[in-house]
Parts: sequence; C-alpha cells; structure tokens
Amino acid sequence: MNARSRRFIVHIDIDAFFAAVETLLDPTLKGKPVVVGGLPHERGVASTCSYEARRFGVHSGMPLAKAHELCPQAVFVRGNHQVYQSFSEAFFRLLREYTPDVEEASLDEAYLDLSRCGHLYPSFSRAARGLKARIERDLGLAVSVGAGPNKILAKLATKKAKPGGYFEVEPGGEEEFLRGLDIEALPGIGPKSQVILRLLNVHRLGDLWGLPRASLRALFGLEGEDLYLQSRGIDARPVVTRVTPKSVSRETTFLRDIWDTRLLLAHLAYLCDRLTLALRQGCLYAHIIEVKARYSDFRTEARRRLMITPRQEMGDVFRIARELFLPLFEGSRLSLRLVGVKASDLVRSRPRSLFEPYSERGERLGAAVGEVRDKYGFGSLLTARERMLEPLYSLEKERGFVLKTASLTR
DNA sequence: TCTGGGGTCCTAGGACCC
DNA sequence: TCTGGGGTCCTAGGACCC
Repeated sequence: MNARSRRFIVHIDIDAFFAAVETLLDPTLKGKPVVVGGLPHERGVASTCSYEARRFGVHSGMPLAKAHELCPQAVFVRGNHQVYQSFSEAFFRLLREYTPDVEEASLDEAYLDLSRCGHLYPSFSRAARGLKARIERDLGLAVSVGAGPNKILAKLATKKAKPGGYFEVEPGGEEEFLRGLDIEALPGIGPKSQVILRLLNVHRLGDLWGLPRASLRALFGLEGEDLYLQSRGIDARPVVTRVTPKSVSRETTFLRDIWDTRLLLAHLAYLCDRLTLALRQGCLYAHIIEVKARYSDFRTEARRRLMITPRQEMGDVFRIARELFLPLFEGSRLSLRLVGVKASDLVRSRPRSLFEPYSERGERLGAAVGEVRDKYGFGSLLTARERMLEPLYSLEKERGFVLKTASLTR
C-alpha cells in the first residue's frame, strides 16, 4: 500500500500540560515536583502533576491532601485556566498548519488525519516527527506523539511514546503491539470495567481476544462492541473537526459546605453569569438548562429543563436555574458542597419565535456587559446579587473559607 | 486520602402516542 | 373494563476522559 492510499492518523498530547506551562512561566520550578489543582489544605484533586511529582506516586485525580502527604516538598499551585487556554489555542493553530483535519480531543490533545494531505508529505512519518519538533520549538512544551492507521492505534502509540517520544504502529505490526498492553491502557476501560475484566482473568489486550463478542456485548452493552473491536486495533471512527460544542457548564465546590439559601442563589447567579458569557462568546443558544447540586454526603442530584426556544441571556438562564435549584435544595435536609449549571442541546443561532418577541434590549445589554468584561476582567461588572458574595469572599479569603474560586476578582 | 472542573456518551424507565 | 405492542421523547444518573 503506498502512502497515498493509506490512512495515517497522528495523535499528539502535551506532557503534563498544566505543570509544564507553570514551569515555563516560572523557571525556578524546573526539575521540581509540581502539583497543579490547588493548595494542600483545599478541597480538590491534582489536575496535573510534573513527572518529578509522579515519582512520589502522585497522579492526577488524587486528592490534594494525599498528594501533600506523599510529597510534602512539592510546589502546589492553583493554576490559571486562561493561560492554559491561550497555550492550547496556539497549539491548535500550529497543528492546523499541517492539515485542516484536526480533532480537538481536549485542551492538550489532538488527532490529525494526514491521509488527505499525502501529496504534501512524501513521508508521513517524517511529517509527524517534524510536527513534534515544531511544537516543542515554538511552544516550549514537550509532547508525545503516536501514529498509526486509525485513532485507537495512534492513541495507544502515544501512551507507548510517553514521555516526550514518538512511536508509530506500522501496518502488519498491530497484533504484536497490542497483545501485551494492559487493559487499563484502552480508553473507555475505567475502574469499574477493570474490576469486571480482571475477575474474568483478563489483564492484557491479548486476553480480551479470547472473549466472544456476544459476551462483551452482554457485559458492557454498546461499549462492549467497542472493546471487542478496539482491542484488535479495529477502529473506523473518523477524525472530527467539531464546530459546535455539545454542552457548556460552570460549577464550584465550596471550601466549606453552604446552607444559606441567599448565598447559594448568589453563587448560582454568578455561575449563570459566567455560563451565559461563554454562550455569548460562542454565539450559542441552549435548549436545555440543567442545575446540579452535591450534598454534604457527596450525593449528587441534577434537574433539567428542555425549552422550545433556545436561550442565551443571563435573565432567562438564571430564572430557569433558580426554579430548578430551589425545590432541589429545599427538598433535602443537607448543606451543599457543590452547585453547578449546564447548558446543552446547543444551537448556533436563535430561531425566531412567533410568540416570544425577540428581546433586542436583553441581547444588547448582554453584549455590552461582555465587552466591558473582556476589557477589564469579569469582576469589573457584577450584578447586585453577585456583590453579596464579594464582602464574604474578601472577608474570609485569608482563612481560606467558602469560595475557592478567585474568579470574582479575575 | 476524602473525593475538581469541564466535557462526551450511554442507559433505564416513564409518559405519551398510535 | 382491566386491556397489546412499538416507537419516540424526555429525565435522571452514571461511567469515563483529560
């Protein structure tokens, strides 16, 4: 098969992304264990940690307190998502110079389909290696790159390449490559599925080949079908260049559980404000608004509403969020550790409704508020309700109570 | 150890319709 | 008067990923 007709997928992943950016911004962190996600006494988990921290057994998803216990000398930073966002944008801009067929798998992870660009690259492998070198030079961040005839093989190749390497699964080499991999490596196999598979004495992808398709289907549903195929390196999923996100959400876990309804509503308003800002920036309207509450016992409940007319404005979204939230909260006897709000079933433009006159005033107000905030920061303009949070926030900041988020003043 | 925030996708069950 | 079956929509929740 020549290079022109072969499918060639590249998967690329920035190593320890948030920690790497922090080290770039503050070179004194170089060579030190770095944990991004919060300060050790705060509620939360590590979102990223440097390879130096991993040597102590720290990993992402680990509670901060535990990370501190394992590695007290680590540097703990809260992190700054706006900075990561701008690095991510630069990352994807560079990738799109190589091909328009780029899928944003996350902030720091992408799939590229080079197949359509065969005429540009005499050797796909060389193009992939060149891309890796280019990213590292221009961004100053180490990346791992995997390549293969489809997404699953490219992704697994990247795992093999970590940290900082390049690995390619060549045609014919799939079986040998896959056989010995731990089932944990397969995306989609989380803790729950692992328990089930290990009980069946399935530990490596090769072991999975012994299970009939019907058994996997019975055990895992549609996910089982994927398991059957992906464990054999079969994957027809295309690289998708998505234009519209499926959902947008904002949520906060408080440093201390909250019981005060007024305070909770004020925070809900603040989240709706941030959410609608994101919707406006993306020119998105939501058919579904959902509110989430996590109680002091860690139980989580959500309530959603489907709307015929999609919404974007703060006034509409908050009114609905509040109507969903109050019965949820008042029905429980517990204080809350988390509130969240989510918009989904998103559309690009708002269809005109015959029965609801289009609120030009509301849209213009939203746009104006957005402009001021883009220029002077989110905290430059707050609703009266959000102002309620401010004294409380500054009052208790030193003691590290209530609000972890510094976004109010950002 | 005490459990983030932002996402995607799937499933089960009830309502409703024909 | 005690009753089917299939399809679709909607809600709630959960597994999983980075």
